[in-house]
Amino acid sequence: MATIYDVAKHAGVSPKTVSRVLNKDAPVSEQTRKAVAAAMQELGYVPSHAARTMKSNKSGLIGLITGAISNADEISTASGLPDLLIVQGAQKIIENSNKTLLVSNTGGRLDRVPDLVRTFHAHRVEGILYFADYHKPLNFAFPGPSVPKVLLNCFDDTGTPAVVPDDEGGQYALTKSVIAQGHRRIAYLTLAQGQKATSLRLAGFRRALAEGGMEFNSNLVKSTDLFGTPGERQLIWDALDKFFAEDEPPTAICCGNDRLAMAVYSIPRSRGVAVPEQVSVVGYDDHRLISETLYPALTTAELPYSAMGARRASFAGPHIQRRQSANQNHPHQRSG
Amino acid sequence: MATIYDVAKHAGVSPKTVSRVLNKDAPVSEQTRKAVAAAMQELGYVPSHAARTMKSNKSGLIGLITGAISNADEISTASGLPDLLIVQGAQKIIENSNKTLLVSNTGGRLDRVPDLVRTFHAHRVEGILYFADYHKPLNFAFPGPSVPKVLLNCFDDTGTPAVVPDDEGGQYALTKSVIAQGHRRIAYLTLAQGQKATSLRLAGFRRALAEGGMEFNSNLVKSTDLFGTPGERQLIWDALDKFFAEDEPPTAICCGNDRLAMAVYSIPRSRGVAVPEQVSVVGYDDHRLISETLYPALTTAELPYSAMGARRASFAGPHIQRRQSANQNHPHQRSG
DNA sequence: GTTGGCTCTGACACCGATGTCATGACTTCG
DNA sequence: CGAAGTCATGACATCGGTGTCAGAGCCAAC
Repeated sequence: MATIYDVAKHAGVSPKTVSRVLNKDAPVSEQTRKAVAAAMQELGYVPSHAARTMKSNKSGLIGLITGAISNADEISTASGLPDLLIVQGAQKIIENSNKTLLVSNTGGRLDRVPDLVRTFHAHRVEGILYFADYHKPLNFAFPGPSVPKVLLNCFDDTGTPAVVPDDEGGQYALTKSVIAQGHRRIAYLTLAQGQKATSLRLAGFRRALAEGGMEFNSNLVKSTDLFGTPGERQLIWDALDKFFAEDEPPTAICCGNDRLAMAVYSIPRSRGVAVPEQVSVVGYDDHRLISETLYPALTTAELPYSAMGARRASFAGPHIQRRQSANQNHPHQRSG
Repeated sequence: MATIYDVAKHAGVSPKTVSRVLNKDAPVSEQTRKAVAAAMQELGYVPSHAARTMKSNKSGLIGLITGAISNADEISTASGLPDLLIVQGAQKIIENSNKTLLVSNTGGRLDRVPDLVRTFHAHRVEGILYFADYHKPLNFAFPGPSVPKVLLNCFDDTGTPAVVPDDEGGQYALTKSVIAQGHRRIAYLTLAQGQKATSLRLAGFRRALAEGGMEFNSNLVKSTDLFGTPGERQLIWDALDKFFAEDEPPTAICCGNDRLAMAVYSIPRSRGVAVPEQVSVVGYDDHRLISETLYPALTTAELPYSAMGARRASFAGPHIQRRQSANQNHPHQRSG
């Protein structure tokens, strides 16, 4: 790799003058500038970021840690978070501020975090983004010197800036839209108990019901999320059997996530219930919801690089998105 | 940030001795070592990678460029590649060799690549991974000094190491399995014409048919992939109408990707054809296929950091994976 | 006794940029 | 004409590590 000295010698000037041409931070005669530019071109010179970092103590790097990229040794994470959107969202911010993204993942092992953080500090990152695999409180502190941090999909109790999805609001809006379509008996298969998102979404569900003047029926709510493990299917079948055994069976089934919706989708028919004619299956599009709640928020989060350039002009709020797989048509009251 | 000089002063030794403790590259008395370790601990010292890079000209960074992470200004890329798996796969390799991953994306604009590469070179990356958004030939050269490169999902004609999915083999195996389930009339909705993957997969399709002693019927093959744009749905309807108008209509419909399969899924019923009783819909799981063809290959690709540690012991080959959404049950010949 | 070898340590230069300060050439103005 | 100011440039130190070399202290062997 050519250095600034090579360029200087080639152009017949001092290294400092080359530096001035590079940074345009002092007057350089047009003639000299051209000679230097030509030399840089010819030698394929690219300034060393490492050397700059040493002088300025600014690395131009932002670290992203996520446990969501890969879980343990599993390659496929069908149920995983939309990591794509994470990297993508982070990327969007980063590139506008002329930073580069450094990526590490915990591989699902939280105990690796300190090491990853240390590596980041070795690279003198200017900020750290930490993305949790699901919405939850954070119960550990980051080691090492203090750099600006932003928590994504999680939060702590020390006031670290955090961006979290609006689970309550999302489920509220989703449920409202189901009600608006005429449904009056709505069942809900929640996420696993103990998760932050579960209680928040349930709260949103109840708020929407209450606002619609409908009574909350705990018989129509069941937690069936076993993260795709074998027992889950049976749990869902049992739950649906109970639902349909009600005097007034549900005309819509809300699901905690799209995977559950997929799993549910084919079951009613085997019970003699047509989807979507007799019952609608409603998913919860984590991808879209998270991306749309997180992404614009991210761009306005108080990150240290304020020369952030253009901000998104508008924030449309969490969309209610129904996927083809989790179709939801006009309801028909069951006749039998 | 504490420096090696701070640590040295704090421990009452020379910076060089601290360096020796860090790198264990020369004998240090136990007493000194302890004193230095204590000082490092107390000051929260993390060695500067930048300074090391300057001396050694080794940055410990690998650059990953992908156009797949985000396309243009669109956030959501429903039809996008499994970027997650890309970053994940790259990550897996990288972390075993003690490197850190630097990520950039073209945002769908190839003309940005030179700039991204320049940035990577500024960081003195030791290797570059380039992931194309779909399987295709590469028609540009990377600027700047020569570092080891690996092309992913694309290839060039200059012998650059490249890892590409086995489209022909994947479709072949998939089609074989469809045939094994008893299907004799198989339609195929291909990907967009002009794409490398389209012709390769079609070739695999034909090979499987030929091997099964079945005739290739061009009336049962149609390209309907418009990347999810509005006209696509109509195209699919028209194609299916033609298929079902055949004397012997198909009992299975293979689709170029899962998005097409999803789009197709609900249509036959509106034509009075039951899915999956009368016709099966078969997707093509890009995610799994790409991850499983690419990932192990990646780990054995001739990357420069040979101290790569454990290799995957076995490579199961591309699995045929049927998703719940693209169900495929036992075929029944249509009676009408 | 002194020579040689071994262990442990430090002084110094260097990697490739940039900040500080100095300097020479030229212009401007009293 | 000489003092002061501007412009263009270079010498040198510095950032935080590591490679090279030198040297001090200690022990064993001739």
